[in-house]
Amino acid sequence: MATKNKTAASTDIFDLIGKSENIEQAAMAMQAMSHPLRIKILCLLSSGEMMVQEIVEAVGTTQGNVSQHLAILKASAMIVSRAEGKKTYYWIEDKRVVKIVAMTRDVFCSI
Amino acid sequence: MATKNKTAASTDIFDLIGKSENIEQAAMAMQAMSHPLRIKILCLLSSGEMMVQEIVEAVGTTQGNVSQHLAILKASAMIVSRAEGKKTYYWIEDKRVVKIVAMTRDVFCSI
DNA sequence: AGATTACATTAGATATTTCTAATATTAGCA
DNA sequence: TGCTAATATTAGAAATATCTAATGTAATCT
Repeated sequence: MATKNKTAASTDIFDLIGKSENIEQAAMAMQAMSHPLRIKILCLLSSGEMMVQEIVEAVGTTQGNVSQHLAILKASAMIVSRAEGKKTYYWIEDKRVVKIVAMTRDVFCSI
Repeated sequence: MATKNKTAASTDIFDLIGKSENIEQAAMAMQAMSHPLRIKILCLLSSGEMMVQEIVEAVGTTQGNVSQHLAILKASAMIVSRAEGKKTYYWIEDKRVVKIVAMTRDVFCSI
């Protein structure tokens, strides 16, 4: 095993090893982000809150399907929501979520 | 749509929207990281290269299963490998992969 | 050559995810 | 109150992912 080498940027990655709860939670978060439609929704919400109908129009699928994906993102604390009359607004509270998506894109997208 | 606001840290998240290829690639990368065993492997490899048998001992599953997960990580360019006689060493080339995992843990792991 | 070690691959069973299509709920309006 | 709009939920089919257990392959050793 190599020596530890803590950076200021984030909690040490080594802390994850052996803590199965953390491993599980990290995997679940990744899983929540691992669908094209959900990535698309996160990209849309990176510029601010949106109501469901706006998201439906932007992503091009059914309302029911969008609601399902929003529920998955919300269940993993990726997004939050607020009801206003008949409408529901969704947004990203923690902007680090946007950063994770952006970094992933930087590393893995060639074009 | 809001105004663009480029940061120095990473390519603009807005560039993702509308580029379905990028969306797909980002989702595939997330998917590759979305399994507890694969997160564990990435954590192990964050301290340097390891051969398969070492990984098998560290994660506690069968050799065949580890090879399957290594193949998934490799197929998504998350890790690379080098054969040396009978042994195969795996490692993370791009340390940003480690950063993505660490950030995800920071944001979504409570304990 | 034959045996062993290290790893990769495969097939099939099981579990999970996703979509579709329909229905439920709730708020506001006529 | 009855109707419509906005969203959520559900059930079941189809697709995908995962594990197990077995087998394949290639390098090394005796």
